[in-house]
Amino acid sequence: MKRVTSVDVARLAGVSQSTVSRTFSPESNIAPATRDKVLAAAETLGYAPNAIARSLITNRTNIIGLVMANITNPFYPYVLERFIAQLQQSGWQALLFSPAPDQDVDDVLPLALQYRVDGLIITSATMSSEMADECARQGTPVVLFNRYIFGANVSAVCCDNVEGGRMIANLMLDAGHRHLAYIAGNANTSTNIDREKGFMDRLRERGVSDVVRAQGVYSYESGYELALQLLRENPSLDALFCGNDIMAMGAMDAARSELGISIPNELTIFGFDDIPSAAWPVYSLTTIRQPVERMIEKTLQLLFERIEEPDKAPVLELIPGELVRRTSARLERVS
Amino acid sequence: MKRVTSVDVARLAGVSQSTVSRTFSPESNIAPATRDKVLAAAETLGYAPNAIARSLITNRTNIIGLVMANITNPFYPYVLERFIAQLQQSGWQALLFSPAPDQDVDDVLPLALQYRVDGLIITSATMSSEMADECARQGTPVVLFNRYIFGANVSAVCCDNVEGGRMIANLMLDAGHRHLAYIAGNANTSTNIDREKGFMDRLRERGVSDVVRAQGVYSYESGYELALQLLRENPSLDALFCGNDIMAMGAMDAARSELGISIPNELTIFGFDDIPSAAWPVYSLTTIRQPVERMIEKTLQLLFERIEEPDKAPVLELIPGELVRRTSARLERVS
DNA sequence: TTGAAAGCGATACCAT
DNA sequence: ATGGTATCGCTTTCAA
Repeated sequence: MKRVTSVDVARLAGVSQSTVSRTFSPESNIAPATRDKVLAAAETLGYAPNAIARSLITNRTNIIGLVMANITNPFYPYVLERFIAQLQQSGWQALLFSPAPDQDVDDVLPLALQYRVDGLIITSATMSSEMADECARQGTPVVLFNRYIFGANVSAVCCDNVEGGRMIANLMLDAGHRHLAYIAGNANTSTNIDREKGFMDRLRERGVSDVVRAQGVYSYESGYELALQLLRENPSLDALFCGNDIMAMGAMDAARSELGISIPNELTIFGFDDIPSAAWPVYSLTTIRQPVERMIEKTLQLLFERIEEPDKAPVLELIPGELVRRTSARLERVS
Repeated sequence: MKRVTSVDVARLAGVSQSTVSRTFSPESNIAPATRDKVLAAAETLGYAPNAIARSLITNRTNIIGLVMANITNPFYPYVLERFIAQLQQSGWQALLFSPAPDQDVDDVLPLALQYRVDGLIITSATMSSEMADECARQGTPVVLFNRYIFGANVSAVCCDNVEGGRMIANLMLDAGHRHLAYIAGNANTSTNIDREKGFMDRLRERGVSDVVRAQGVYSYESGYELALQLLRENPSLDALFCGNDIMAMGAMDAARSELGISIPNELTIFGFDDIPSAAWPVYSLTTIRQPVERMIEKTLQLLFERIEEPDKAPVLELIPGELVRRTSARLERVS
């Protein structure tokens, strides 16, 4: 029941405690014979180095703090899984934080800092620039995933949501759609702001300014309700862009099963994200895929670089989304 | 850039380092005046106690290791979110592990133990009983969530999957269904084994033994494919139980959109779990709800009890599922 | 290559 | 109520 320490192993192996430590540090010089002796002793005692004690002296915990606010948004479980997998594979641990609905990222970060995480990844949420400065002061690099702050001390990796919105505007107009609508996700999120901005700006550039709009949140239910309402009030709508896939799925279900609208013949629907269920045959949703793998890879690269070199300047990395053509949108003009 | 320690605060406040420590320990006796003085100094320096150093001496990290293998199974994001929220609220941190597809839980546990987590929660995965013994030896309590091991040194909290399967068998027979099928989830999981056993045993008890069966995995695609195959080969099937909701949703889509089968008129479908999408109007899936909140509460209770009292005997807690009546299943006899 | 000893940043015990 | 000191389990000089 008493936990075995390097001193116990040293005693059994007949070496000094320093030598035990060296055995478990890949870098150190140690005679293979002594090493084996120590490993054998460690094995019989069931010894493994105490990572906490190690952290105290090395000033490195090998822990990355991961802050994720929207775990139940279907886009994020995969993101989370990939982050964890990549971190584990590179020998890092993940301390997971999820701010409660009434909490800010700023509320949970002090905890992460108390545990002396070596770096922080914050997904789909922002922090105050005061907090960013505090992290910088403590030498804890931060990378935002799918959010950014201008002029603050943090790097960020984002899908190019503006360009995604523009693509959809172009596709709709090119296909000859004329009565367009947008159902917005959570109003204060940069993903929604950027997608909407790209979409609306591009439409305006091409001379279209009367777009029906509804304000929702990123959920199936919200997409369902708002689509129902919008389509009832505007029977002539022929193309609908939803802030993300799960909203688009709700909108499709509302249109088809409540209103008997045929998709894409009578109504074109676009989503955003490319979550797994977007590919289900019943939805077959045309959408902009967020290149999750590349975004994660880039996030970790930026973070690791800044762990090695804390003064490296922050960077904003925009990664283009990719159109996934399925069948929920008519992309050709009807002749 | 140099990190501020209690010594710095002590110097600024004009007190001893011990006093600084006491200021941040709720239990200790300290004069309100000195406390305020220290807090002020800490504030100006931006000091917060180093949790790593504290852990080293208290022998408590306040970290719970959470092992979750199937984050992308739609049942789990909510479970994860609730666990994190509850842990945070009680002042704990969560170190998250997700074994890679080619990894066992046993492979990631040593890491968790090196970080001296105060307890371990393992969801939907088992561990060897050797590993269980190792945790016990180190005094690290373990609670399994939705799995159990007989005779090992671990507590477990499970939905009563056997009884859930029995309920569905009864409901099917009571409604007069005669041509029954089961589509199994991952073969080696205790959830599938128990659900299937309960279902099949009860059918046999009531004299039904010719049940069509297909072996799948817990995914939408698997449910879709297998339902398609089963229904093509057995056009007379009138009731189908799927190992979980996401499979049932795949099965519904296959039946309706590929085969034009009307649900529940021509085919009754049951799922298991009650994930959020089971309530979507287009599915309206009749299912057995896993009482997630109660299961999580119980899991944490057992864990915390054993952190306080490591020698407390392991316990297996079975929590009954609850029938959620929606419209994918005909539950009354046709007259 | 190995051992002795200092130190990481706290807590906790023992005096005062 | 406060301060001094040992201690937690390691890593890392420094000598030998």
